[in-house]
Amino acid sequence: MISSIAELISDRIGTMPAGERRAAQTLIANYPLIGLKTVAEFSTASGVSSPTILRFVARLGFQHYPEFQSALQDELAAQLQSPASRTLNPPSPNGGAVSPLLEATLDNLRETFKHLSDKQLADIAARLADRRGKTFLIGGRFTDPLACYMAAHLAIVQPNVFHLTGQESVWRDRLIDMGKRDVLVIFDIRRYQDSLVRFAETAHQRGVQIVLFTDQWLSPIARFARHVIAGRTAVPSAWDSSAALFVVAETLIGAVTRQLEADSAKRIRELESLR
Amino acid sequence: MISSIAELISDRIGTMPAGERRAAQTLIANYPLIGLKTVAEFSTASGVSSPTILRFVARLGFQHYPEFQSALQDELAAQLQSPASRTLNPPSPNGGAVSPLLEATLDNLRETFKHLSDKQLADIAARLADRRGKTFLIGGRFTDPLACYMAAHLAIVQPNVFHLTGQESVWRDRLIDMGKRDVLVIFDIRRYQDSLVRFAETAHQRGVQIVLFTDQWLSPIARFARHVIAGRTAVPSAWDSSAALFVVAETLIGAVTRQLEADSAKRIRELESLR
DNA sequence: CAAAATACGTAACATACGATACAGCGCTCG
DNA sequence: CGAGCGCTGTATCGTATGTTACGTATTTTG
Repeated sequence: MISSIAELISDRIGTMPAGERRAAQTLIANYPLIGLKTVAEFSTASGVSSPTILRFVARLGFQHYPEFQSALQDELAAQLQSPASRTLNPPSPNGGAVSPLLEATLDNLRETFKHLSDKQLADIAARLADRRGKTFLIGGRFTDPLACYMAAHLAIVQPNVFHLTGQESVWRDRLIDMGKRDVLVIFDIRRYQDSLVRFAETAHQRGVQIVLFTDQWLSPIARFARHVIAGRTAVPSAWDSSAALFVVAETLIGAVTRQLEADSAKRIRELESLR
Repeated sequence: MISSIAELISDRIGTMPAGERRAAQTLIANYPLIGLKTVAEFSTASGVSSPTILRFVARLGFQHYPEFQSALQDELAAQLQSPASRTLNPPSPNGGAVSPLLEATLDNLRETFKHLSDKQLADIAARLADRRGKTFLIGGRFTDPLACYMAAHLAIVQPNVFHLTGQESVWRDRLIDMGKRDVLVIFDIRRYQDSLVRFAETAHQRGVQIVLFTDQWLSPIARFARHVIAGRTAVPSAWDSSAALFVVAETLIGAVTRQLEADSAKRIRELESLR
């Protein structure tokens, strides 16, 4: 049963030629407002010609463009009349195969943040924003991209941010640059990597402050860490999910940026002018 | 301060003549959809003539009727973009500073998946699981870690997965290895990178199938993409959030793994023994 | 109560919008 | 490699839509 136009589109998008598919994609991306504008606006937004738009709506089964618009409006009207139906629809209305994973991820996010106090996040953010020391980031096999993501953002708002990458021997040698005022952010989830544990231990001995992102079973690095963020990772999939850790990372990035606002604004302007 | 047109109306409805007041009342009653229809429909619904409708919108301060409609659409767009404000949910029950970002992220996830059909995901997963061709992944400044994350997983369950990294000239030269049977996964959100667009264009010309992860405003690469995944990125932070795209990526990773289950299990055992 | 001013609708007009015919192009298949 | 098909954009056309002028009705004021 197809109830909404959005479903109708995603149902037939596979059978569409390239141009109409582009129209479909822009409509889905800006659903449904682009469809309420004129054919000309819709077409330029999609980067196709107006006849293609008309062929697109014809393929959806509408006789005229206005008829298509009316359908969209009716749908919108139904949505606006009962806002409750929108909020309370998590019981997977589409019942598809992806929903379980989405539901699990949403739960993971909520659970993760429930066990995470504002104060803890504020403390970590303050530590990361402290510009007297350097910040190093590193991750494991699957989590190093998270370290990379975080480093990319932090490096913009403050100096002395380093993502440790490449060969183990290379980043291990960087230990020599680390001291008491420095922060080491480590991402490590199962199966925990020995190399990272050893690295963390040595860093700890040198007085480096360690911020650990790990799963709920806690990497052995937690022994040495000053701050531990335990994210839920269980999802109905062959792999663990790092989504919760990802969102915590984004939260911290936001907090650090806000904290450095005054300085970072100036810094960002400087960076812009360097382009 | 008057922010919405509805407020503007209730502000001035007292100074309006009878006919225009009827127009105002029917608009409020069916807000805002009546205003998006034609003047004729609006007028018959209100029981007045079309010039009265036009005088009504003129009194609200709009030069033309289309201008009035655009304003309504913009308002609707703002509402639909941030479901948090629309739903009457208690503004962060625990009142923490992190909650807004978490709430926004949860909304983004839900919205993103709402516009994503199971079929579309299944199509993409099938394409990625097709082992007759190679799979290349690349991302922009902030999204390359996502490409990296996805590549790390996909490379385990199947051969011929390559994360394009390093210098632009290096990965651009890899175009020579790409053909019709290959898939190129690109992550690109604002501000879209020219280099990626050019890369996508040439790849497209060579017949490479492009799977694009982008934001709701669609990277120009959408022109060349076979499949487009539009994720919500808006959060109350200085940065855009890639969390929605991250979860979609995890979903696809899971789907591909399930699809290749039989083969990948053997492959994973082999990998284990190589350690 | 009368006269003027305001409000409203009918009807004619112009514009801009959707629809269509046609030609060029790329792609597929023999 | 060539012929055929299908997709796409340009240019044109008809029409629905917003707009305006004007006359009538209604209310307001002296």
